[in-house]
Amino acid sequence: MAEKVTIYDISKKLNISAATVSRALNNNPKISQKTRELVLKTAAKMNYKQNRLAQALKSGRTNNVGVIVPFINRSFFSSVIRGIEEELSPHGYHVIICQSHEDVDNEIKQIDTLLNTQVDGIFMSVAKTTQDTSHIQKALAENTPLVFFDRKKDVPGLSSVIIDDFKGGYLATQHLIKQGCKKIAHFSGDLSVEIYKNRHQGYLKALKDHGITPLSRFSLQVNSKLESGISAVKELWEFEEKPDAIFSASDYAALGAIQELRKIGIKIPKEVCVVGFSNEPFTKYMELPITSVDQTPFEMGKIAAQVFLEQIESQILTAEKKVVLAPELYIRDSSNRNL
Amino acid sequence: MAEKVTIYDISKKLNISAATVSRALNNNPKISQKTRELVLKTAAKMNYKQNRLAQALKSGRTNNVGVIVPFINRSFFSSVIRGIEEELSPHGYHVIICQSHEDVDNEIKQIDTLLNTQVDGIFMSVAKTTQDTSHIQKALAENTPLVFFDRKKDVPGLSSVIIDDFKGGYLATQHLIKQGCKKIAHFSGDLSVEIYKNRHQGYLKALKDHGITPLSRFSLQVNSKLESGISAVKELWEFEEKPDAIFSASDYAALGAIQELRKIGIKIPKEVCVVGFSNEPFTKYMELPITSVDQTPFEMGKIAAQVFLEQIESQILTAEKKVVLAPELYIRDSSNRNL
DNA sequence: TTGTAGGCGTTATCAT
DNA sequence: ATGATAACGCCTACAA
Repeated sequence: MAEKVTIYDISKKLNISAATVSRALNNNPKISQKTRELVLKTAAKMNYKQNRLAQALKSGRTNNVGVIVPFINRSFFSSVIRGIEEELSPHGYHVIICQSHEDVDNEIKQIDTLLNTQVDGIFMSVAKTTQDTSHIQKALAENTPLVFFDRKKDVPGLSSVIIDDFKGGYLATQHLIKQGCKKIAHFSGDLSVEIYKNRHQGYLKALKDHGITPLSRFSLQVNSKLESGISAVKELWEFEEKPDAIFSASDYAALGAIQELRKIGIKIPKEVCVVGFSNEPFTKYMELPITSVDQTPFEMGKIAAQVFLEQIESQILTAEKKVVLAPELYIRDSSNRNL
Repeated sequence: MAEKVTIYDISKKLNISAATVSRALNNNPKISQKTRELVLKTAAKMNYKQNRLAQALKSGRTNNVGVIVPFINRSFFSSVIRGIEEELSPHGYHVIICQSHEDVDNEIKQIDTLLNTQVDGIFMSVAKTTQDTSHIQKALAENTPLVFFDRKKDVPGLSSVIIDDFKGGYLATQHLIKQGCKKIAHFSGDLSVEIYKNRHQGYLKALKDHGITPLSRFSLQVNSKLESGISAVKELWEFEEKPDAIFSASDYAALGAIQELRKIGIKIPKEVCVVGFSNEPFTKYMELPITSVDQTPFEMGKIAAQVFLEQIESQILTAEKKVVLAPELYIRDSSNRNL
């Protein structure tokens, strides 16, 4: 059982003061080369390790950051977290993960405990239902930098890294138009959520730019579930005029749509093209791989981390920086008629 | 900018000593009911928050635990982490995540920095190449409980939560035999890794128990990649005598196998049955859903956390507990001939 | 029941 | 260049 060795142990052994030891350890210029080397050598020999807790108490900096996501085991979020971890770890930070379970109350608690444990920064993707931002402003009030990713709120002084969802919606729809589709349906998420609204707007704009008048009946609200895509297709196919393409804001709903379409004997992509959103891992593994819009989660995490580091280093914790990443369309068989 | 309020601020305001305040806050019995209530009320009014850092420095307990996994964005690992987080969070713990990138050197560093930041416990799934365990024993030496999950090492005094990989291999193979398969091939992982060795043993035992003599040519070592499954099938199909089933220790290799089999016109499951391992999300989404062995990662995380909590509460940090969970076979179309 | 004092390990300020 | 001392905020013997 290794007894903890402190700077006092070193100072005693060397008959110098603890302050000197501390200086040697911290590259303080006010110390002779000789003493420094001696201290460093004996510290190593005694297997001395700085006590990060004492350091943190003294300095107020813990070298920990917190990440709050709805659920950590969603492919998108875990990839963002990986990006954050890999960018921050070389700088000596540890990443604490928290889940909101898509619930504002949890979000509030998580922010509270994170601030209480004195994290040096917080990264978060807000819950879908979050409206009020007072809990988020607490971070600002305590001078803890907070960076949003993907799902943000507009809070003055806070930075965000998101993708251009409008562009994602535009790209997907434009691609479908290029495949010759003219009657393009859209499965949107909850339109009160910014990202879904933007995807929808992008869809509408692409139609408009190509002289296609959107049919309001063709915009259906679904949740991110396979079943939701199935029932949406059923609903659409009740009418005489059927779509020749579906752009779904969710890969799961897109998959459900594909299953249902095949079930009723419709050829994909010949009769109907389908495009999803998020580039979930499964989309590329299907026998009929699904075209999807990639949100570059890994990049997003890395960049969010960089924004944080810049703020820390520049000391300007309230430097509101808005990064918008370009989404990437992965064209696969479900919408590719040029095979 | 909220100034931090300490127990001294409260003590001054109330004209009592900081010690009394501390006692009131900590439910110390040696204090009058009246004082306690007064303190509690003013603390709340002044918006007092305990400084966890000071507390940690004093007590040596941080209420942080570390989790080391190869990669955090693998479905299996992120689900285990979710289990750990959800079990520990109600007990006031925060979860720090670290990645080893399947590299022992990183593992060593991660353990070092985790111990250095004084985590109260460590959870880990070792890298595939890890042989030497001296870095792991450090945790033991510093009295920090360490719990393995899924990929363990046998270190006296350390606990582990794993699934019964032998049984998983047995179940999968037995299922294939029940489907009428007699020439069952196995795609194994690196057999020097315990979990893969056990799955292989389970496969062999099931064959033996049903009077089938294993063909050594039918055991191929693959890595967990789609391409690996493709080439394994190519290799198998070069011979005159073809298998009528494949049990793959990896879902990805199973998927590759399926793709290749279909390509050469083989009907699944009629001519060849395929079973994978891990129950990756994509397996159930395929047009031909893939039978797979589920490792119950979420449960695994929760139980690992419980093992940790027991050790902490019982003060017996070296209570070597070995939990073995039962794997679950999810039978799907890729191996189900009774449709 | 309450107060005093010391210490957890470090760093920063002020002397020397 | 080095040493003494205080302080970060809390907890806990020990004393009163």
